[in-house]
Amino acid sequence: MSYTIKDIARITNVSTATVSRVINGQGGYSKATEEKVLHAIEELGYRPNAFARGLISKKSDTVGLLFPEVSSQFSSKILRGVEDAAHLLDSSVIVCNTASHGQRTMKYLQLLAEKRVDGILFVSEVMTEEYYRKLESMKIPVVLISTESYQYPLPFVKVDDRHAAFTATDYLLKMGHRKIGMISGNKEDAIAGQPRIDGFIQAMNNKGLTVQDANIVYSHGFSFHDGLIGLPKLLAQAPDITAVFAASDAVALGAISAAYKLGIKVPEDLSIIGFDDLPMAEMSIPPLTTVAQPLEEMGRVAAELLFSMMKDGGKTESRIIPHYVAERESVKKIL
Amino acid sequence: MSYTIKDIARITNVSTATVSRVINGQGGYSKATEEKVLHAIEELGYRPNAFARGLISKKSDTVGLLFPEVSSQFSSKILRGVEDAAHLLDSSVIVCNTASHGQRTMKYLQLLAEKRVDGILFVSEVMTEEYYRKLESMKIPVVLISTESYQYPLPFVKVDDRHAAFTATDYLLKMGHRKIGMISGNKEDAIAGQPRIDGFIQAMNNKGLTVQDANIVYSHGFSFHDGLIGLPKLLAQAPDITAVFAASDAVALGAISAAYKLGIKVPEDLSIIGFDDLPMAEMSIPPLTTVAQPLEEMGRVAAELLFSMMKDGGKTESRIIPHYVAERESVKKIL
DNA sequence: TAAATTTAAGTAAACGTTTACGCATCCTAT
DNA sequence: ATAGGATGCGTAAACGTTTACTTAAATTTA
Repeated sequence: MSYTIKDIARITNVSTATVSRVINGQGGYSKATEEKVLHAIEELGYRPNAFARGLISKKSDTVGLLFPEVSSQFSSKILRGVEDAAHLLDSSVIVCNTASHGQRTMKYLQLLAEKRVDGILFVSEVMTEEYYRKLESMKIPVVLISTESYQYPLPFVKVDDRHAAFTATDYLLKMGHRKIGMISGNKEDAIAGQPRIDGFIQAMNNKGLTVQDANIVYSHGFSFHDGLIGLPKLLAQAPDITAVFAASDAVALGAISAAYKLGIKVPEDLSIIGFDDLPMAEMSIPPLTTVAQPLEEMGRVAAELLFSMMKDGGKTESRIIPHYVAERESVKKIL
Repeated sequence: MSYTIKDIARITNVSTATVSRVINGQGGYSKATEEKVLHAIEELGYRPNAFARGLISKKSDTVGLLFPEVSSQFSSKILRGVEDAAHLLDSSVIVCNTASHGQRTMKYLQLLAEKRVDGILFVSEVMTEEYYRKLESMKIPVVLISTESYQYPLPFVKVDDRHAAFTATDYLLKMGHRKIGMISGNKEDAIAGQPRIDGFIQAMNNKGLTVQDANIVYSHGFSFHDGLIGLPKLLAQAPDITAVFAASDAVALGAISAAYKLGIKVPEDLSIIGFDDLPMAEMSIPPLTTVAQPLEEMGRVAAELLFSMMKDGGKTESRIIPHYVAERESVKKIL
């Protein structure tokens, strides 16, 4: 096996207590002893055992990060931010792919509980009572990312979806559009669904425009495919629209592809604005104008919140992260 | 704090040894005792402490996964596969974003060593002597993903880059193209650079065609931007080409965007084939034909290899994962 | 029925740290 | 010269499990 503190103690003729003190820089030893010990550690390549440390300190220097789907651009941006913040504080992150599956999620929570993670970050998932109870029993800080809970008092980090949808729609209005449609994603989604629809309607109303039912199509989710089939449907319902607000970038790209197939030019014939600002937004043709969620920053902020809760033990306030319009070329100004 | 095995023992009037045996299903207790213990565990919501377990078993049920860049579609697909395989074996994965930075990588290895991870997965990075020595001192299995080492005997999981490049080029040839250019990515990259160039040249030669210097442009990396500036450059050098092989999907999408700006239609005027088959490949206009690396599967296979090495202690053989052409619409058949 | 075996448990050491407590030794101030 | 406080360090318990060794009781075997 590898060396232990006892080996170092034996070799340097001091007690394990002293070695421990030197390792942790706690003072209470002479310069000479310090050097002797440090030298031996270097020599043997000794590394403290996190198990033994954790047993005493009750800390793992590890946090758990749960995603419904790890392999999406959305998730990976957040992961990047979390990882970055964690790394700065010498903490590690364990990622879990819940696949939005209750049983699987519970199993992960169980696992994270056994591993005594110091905190948990919960991304884009609805908080069920089962999860919450488990989380509570773990007695560790939790912060929600890109989701929030109305039932349970958990701090969250997200953009204001309704407001951001308002901003997106308002951008279209400012560019002169009046007949605007929306491909809304999943209406049942309490976070990214209804609020974005509300923001859309509010922006329209705000300009004295009413929104017909025909101007919104609801899809199954927020995917490329949803945009692909959503646009033709929208166009059938509301043929005279000049612009569409897509509830996600993936939906927007799907819509652009559909438009292309229909011989509709973006933005000449139809303007499209997305939501998210994923890396793929700038790779499309034309590059997608979209309302940006700073995902990486959200990850970072959430992690920082989590760490501060670990330290102060207490509660934190939630954070609404500012969104903004990433202006590119998929929206045309009209008269 | 939370409950311990001692609490369970006290409550059920048995020894901690018996509780431990019940928890691990090792037998040596009566049905009545088992029920009593299990019931108490359920009642209190007791969960074993992974620190204490690890101290004895010397296992953490955790693996480390190192990426140069976690937030790329490439990485996240691999992560998905790894996570999946790990989950099946009740193991967790700690992700580390090395940013291709030596010092940062070493710090991670240090951290993973202290946490006593059971194995390490190293993605897309060149293995330096420093890393290797550290890895060796940890005495745990390591497998490389999408990279390999000529210097050190580490098992790897990857596609055959040269062969895949051959396949991509050959596909273009089969579609009738003869004047073919390549945007090669970073030539210095020993894995994704020169081998893909070699495969390209080999396929051309195989058909009796020689490759002019002018038919290849070398870029800095494998990014969208590299494709964006690479295509005009290639076209300047070799104006008569009818097809291009891009060394990555990102490069291919960049090239498509550049073509669009130049008023060149894909695939009517110019065919483009990519490399990777990332999710974005099917979202482009036109959908990108590309030679696919099954990244998720690679992650899964690598993790399985790692786990089998943990169990058998021994060496494993490397795996060359089969690639294939994902045929979409960016390549036109010509006469 | 006595011996042998099996079953169901308990005792205590070990894993590798940290830390409360204790004890010399040395210095400083009176 | 001596009380008092630093300074430098050691001893041993504690953290929560697992497991090698025991042991007593129950069961089987001869």
